[in-house]
Amino acid sequence: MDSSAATEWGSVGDSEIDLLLKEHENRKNSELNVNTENKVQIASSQPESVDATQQDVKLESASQDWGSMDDSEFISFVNKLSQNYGLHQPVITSQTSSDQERNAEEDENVDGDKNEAEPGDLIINDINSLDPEEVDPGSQELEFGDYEKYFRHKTLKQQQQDQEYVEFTRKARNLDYPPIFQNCVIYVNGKTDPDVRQLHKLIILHSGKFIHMLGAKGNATHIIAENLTPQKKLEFSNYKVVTPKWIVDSVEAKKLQPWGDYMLIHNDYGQRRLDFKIETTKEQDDPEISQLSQVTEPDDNLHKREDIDMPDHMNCKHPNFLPNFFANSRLHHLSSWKADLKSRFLQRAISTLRSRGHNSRPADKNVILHVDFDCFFATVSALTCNPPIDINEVPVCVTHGGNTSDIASCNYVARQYGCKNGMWLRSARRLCPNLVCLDYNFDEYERISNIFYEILLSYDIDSVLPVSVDEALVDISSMSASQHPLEIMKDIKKKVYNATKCSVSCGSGSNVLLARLALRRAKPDGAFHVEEGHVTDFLDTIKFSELPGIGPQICSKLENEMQKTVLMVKDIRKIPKDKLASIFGPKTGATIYNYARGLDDTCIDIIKNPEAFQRKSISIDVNWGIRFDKDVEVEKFLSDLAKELSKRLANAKMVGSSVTLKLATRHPDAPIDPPKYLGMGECEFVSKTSRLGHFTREAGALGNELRYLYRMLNVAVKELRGVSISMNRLSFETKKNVHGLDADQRLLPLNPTAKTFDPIPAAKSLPESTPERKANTKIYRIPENEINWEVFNELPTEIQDELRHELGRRHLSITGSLYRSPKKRKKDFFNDFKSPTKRKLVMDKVLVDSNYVEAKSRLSFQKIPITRFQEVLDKLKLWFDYTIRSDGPHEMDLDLFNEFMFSLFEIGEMTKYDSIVRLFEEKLIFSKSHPAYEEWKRITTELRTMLNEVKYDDLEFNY
DNA sequence: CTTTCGCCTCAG
DNA sequence: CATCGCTGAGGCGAAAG
Repeated sequence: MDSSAATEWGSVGDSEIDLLLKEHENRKNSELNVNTENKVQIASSQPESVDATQQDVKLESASQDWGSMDDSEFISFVNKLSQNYGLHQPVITSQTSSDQERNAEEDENVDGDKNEAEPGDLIINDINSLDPEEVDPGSQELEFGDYEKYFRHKTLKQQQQDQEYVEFTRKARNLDYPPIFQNCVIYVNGKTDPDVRQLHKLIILHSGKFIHMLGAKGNATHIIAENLTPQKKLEFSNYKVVTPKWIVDSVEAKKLQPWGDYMLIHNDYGQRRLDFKIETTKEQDDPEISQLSQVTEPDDNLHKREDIDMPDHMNCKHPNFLPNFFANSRLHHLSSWKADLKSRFLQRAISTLRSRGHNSRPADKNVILHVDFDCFFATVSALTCNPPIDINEVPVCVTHGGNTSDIASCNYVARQYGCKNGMWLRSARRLCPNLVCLDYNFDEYERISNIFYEILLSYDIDSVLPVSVDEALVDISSMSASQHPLEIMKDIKKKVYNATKCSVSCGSGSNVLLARLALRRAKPDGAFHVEEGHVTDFLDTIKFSELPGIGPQICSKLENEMQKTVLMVKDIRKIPKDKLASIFGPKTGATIYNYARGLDDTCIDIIKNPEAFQRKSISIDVNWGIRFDKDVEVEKFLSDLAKELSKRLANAKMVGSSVTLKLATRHPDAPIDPPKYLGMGECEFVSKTSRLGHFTREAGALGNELRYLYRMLNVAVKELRGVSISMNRLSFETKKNVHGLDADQRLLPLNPTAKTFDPIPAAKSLPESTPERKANTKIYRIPENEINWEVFNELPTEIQDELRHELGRRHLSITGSLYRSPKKRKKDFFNDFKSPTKRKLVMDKVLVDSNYVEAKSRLSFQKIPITRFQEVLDKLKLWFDYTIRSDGPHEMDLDLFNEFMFSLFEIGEMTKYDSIVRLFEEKLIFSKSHPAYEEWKRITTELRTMLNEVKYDDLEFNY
């Protein structure tokens, strides 16, 4: 799309007629909200229905709070604010033409996401018979939001304009256009060539139906796109997604071309290893469409075409990236196996505790056993080869296979050449040219592991603590009263080998430390017991770095401190306790001090302290394949992560009340492309945590919060190399803690005619939120804007912070910034933000200067500030319970409640809004027989509808 | 003073 | 071709309250 054509609705047809069409098109432009001039102050490019005077009045009254402004008001307000700070340029201006395409595309995406209407609303079959003013359906029923009405109206108007245009053009050109696209309902997504306006024109002139918004699935018959984000690819996987060429060729041939020749999404990707199929473009059941497809479907053609715009390699933009990544990541498998094992053994411990009471055993003489497979992955993979490989002869390793691919595990033959686990394949091949690479076989590892644990449990042991899929700590104190630990270990080794043909090594001692160290001595394929009297002798042979919990960092720190290159445990023993504590802190210091003496009081008995073995966090880390270009892509990715996190929480039957986002960005000195393929390289890390105020695991709410945190962290998109999210402050799901639902809620005697709700104190400064007002906010959202970062950066940081939040909330573009280097930005931003004194000062200034107060802190409900949200929920619960049993809520109460809900909406407290809606939804399920059921259902449905229309993300129930 | 938050470290 | 650098626990120091 070149910039001169950008201002024209279309330039496909004869040039002399274009002049004739110009007036008509200009009108279209303003209605389609297309900015025809660059460098125009946003505030002055208002769509017709908000006139200038009206807006000025609004601006004055709204200056106390921007939550209720529509976007143009907001932008004007911000610019005015910048003047107050002595800045003479606007903060937000219209964009330059070069940015227009990009923003237009982003806006398109946002539109498609957020503005989906109900199925059936968008497509009106007989355009001529419709008069939008009369047809506006159901408006009297919609007290809330009125989004339906708005969308219907908008769609009707657009269809009508299309019709007008077609008639006008046909008349003007005296031409007939073949009805090529009859029965086609077409949606154009993103940037295309020819651009959306030209395609629009071609489609409607040839009897097609063009839709501006993608409704529920099934509405559109075709989607035109050249580039799709991964998320869009998934969303559109049930549509016929074709390139614009399909339109152009069809028009040229005056005949509908087979869509299969132009399809954009192919399904021959991502199935290399596992069955992660991308859904193929499916046939739809609509009779109209199947009729159409009979003509247009040469199925044999589908697989011949090449991918047009799929990323030619797997990275985070690929629709199947996450499942694929997790399916192939060894570290992911290790972590999830460990979590599963831990919870399984915790459950087991709790139930055995119940069934047989606490078992007493000799506490004086402990024997701990540490069992571990020898090069587990390598051994198992070698055994499952066809024919099996003799790992005692052939050097093997398990790896994905590539120069910079990690070696997950290598056998002892390979280790003799110097190969090590974690080494890159390239280095290992240099050491051992004959190295044989084996594939991962995660299923088999799991199977062997199960056998292993079954064997361990078949012994009369005191407790088992899983360390890993192939490794466990076992308390054999009772058994070793009658049997020497070495005999027990030999027996275990034999049993495991017979069952799996894999060798395990065993180490034992009087505590976990000694057992671990003994195991190291036993490897490979051996058993070693540290006798009571030989602890010090044994320890003297151990290096400091070999102690468990002592990694490279701690080791080198102490080496520097002691001016020695290799530290032995006996060297450590000479260091006084407080010196260690001063170097490493009290805890770590004490641990090291004790370890040097062979002391370790780590308890592996789950029963003794089940709390300690409960999960305290659930997280997802992706630090491979992260390469983004746009914030939108990151936000999509965060949504996907939120869904995955939600799934994992559900799996663990847990909910959480605190989310953390951690981002890794390329270190300024590190190369753009790190040595490892799609790796993260050297990175800087930032993280931010958000308290949710209530327990949840709802994917949409988590997604919102994560996107907010993402904006707060304010990193440069292209520098992102890793994304981690984590849910903390976990609790098991119960009816009570999830949404404040309590089935045994007693009915309290309230007077239904009394005002249930006090006026919200903030109500005066929060201008009224009428449905029209909300609709306006939606309609006149102005996509083309750009932040002038020079000016922006001059604003007080507190204002900057709020602005970022607000811009994000409004889905206004904050990309394309003239960003400063991550390091500098981070420093400025956080230093200012973190300092309490400075923050206070800024806030005072703001209060004086602009009368801006943080809406969040002001909002209360029945005099309960929303910060005490649980109490608000309790209050609402009472209100619901009482009124549903009588005549329903009092009108005045409902007004006040609606106002409160709008306020939540306006300050972006979507999580809380959602919690309230769901509280009602869940209560409704048990209230079918109550008199006011229907009324409450209607109220709840409207609340939910409004939420869905704004659709920050899918807020579907995820349980 | 205690609690919370961000960040680091380790293991497999 | 590449490649799948996860994840939970615990500790420390600074800041928040």
